[in-house]
Amino acid sequence: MNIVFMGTPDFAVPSLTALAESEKYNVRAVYTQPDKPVGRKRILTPPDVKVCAQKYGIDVYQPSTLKDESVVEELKGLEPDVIVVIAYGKILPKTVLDIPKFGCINIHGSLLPKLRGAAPIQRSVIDGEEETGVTSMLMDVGLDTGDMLLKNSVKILPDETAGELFDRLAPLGAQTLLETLEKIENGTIEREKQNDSLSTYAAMLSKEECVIDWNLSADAVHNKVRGMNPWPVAVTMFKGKKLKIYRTRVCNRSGEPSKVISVNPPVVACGEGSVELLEVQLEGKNRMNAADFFRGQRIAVSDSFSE
RNA sequence: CGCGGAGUGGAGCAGCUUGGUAGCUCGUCGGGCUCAUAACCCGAAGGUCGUAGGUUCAAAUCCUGCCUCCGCAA
Repeated sequence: MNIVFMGTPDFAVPSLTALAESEKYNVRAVYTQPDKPVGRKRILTPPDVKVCAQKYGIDVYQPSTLKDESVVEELKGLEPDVIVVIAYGKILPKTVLDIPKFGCINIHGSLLPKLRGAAPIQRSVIDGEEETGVTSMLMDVGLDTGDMLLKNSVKILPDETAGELFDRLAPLGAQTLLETLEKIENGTIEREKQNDSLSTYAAMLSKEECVIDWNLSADAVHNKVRGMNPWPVAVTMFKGKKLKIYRTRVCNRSGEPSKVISVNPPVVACGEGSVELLEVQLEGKNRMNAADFFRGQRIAVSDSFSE
């Protein structure tokens, strides 16, 4: 079975690895985003999927758009039976969707039709969901609106971060992909239309959203902190500087929102309940234990994290 | 040359402006108190102040180069 793989970040790597190591599938090519300058030094960095593809000696294509006729022709020339798309980061035009015999299969990080869009995993955590999963679907021109094929669900743990959930869903995505391809090949796959009225949208995370509103409940604050970890990370203000908050734990003591109600352990009051700070990072400083941060900054009870 | 912060015993910080004895909160080790403790009391160990030069009678502190870490922006 000829496969063309399209994906970009680490989330797609386990799936590509699974295909590359399988005897049954011939990965003709990998499409991924162009290398991008990363970090302060603007070092040109290849996407994780590219690194993985090169390890297996698979040809890598990095077109800036799939709309060019030459790109479409090139794809046709690879004669894919199926195109597998995982977090590629580009819209596939109809001309591309129509190329493979079995269509384009997408692995999405939610239980569709819930959380269509760019950040389903983070949103599931921020929303305080207790369950999520991955869905394979047959892509159409809409945004994650294609017919569903297979689903696998997982429980979201109470203190799990989006990053940790990512790490569990990525292999599950690979497994779901293999199951889906298997069923496509032997003709036992079943399609299920999405119920649009039940759909929700998982918008990309924005900078403004990172700021913690201490008037919200402890649960809401905690969910935001873990949903924003490892990126873009929830923040609050401390003495005019930005303080990133990586990890928290819900406590039931309460007090005036945004104020410190305990120094050891470090606990900040929310609108309802409070959260213990576990790991933080002040602007210009390294990441550290919240207890160390409190000690070094000489933070006292009733100090505030609002400005 | 994008803007900015920071490197001080094991951890987090102060000291630097105005050079002159290495400080604070913890941790560690020993001892004490206690039914007990992450609590309290007493004592101890542990630092060529990122690095290389320079200025000076004298540099953590002033000047210059370099290395490393981090926030913003992309």
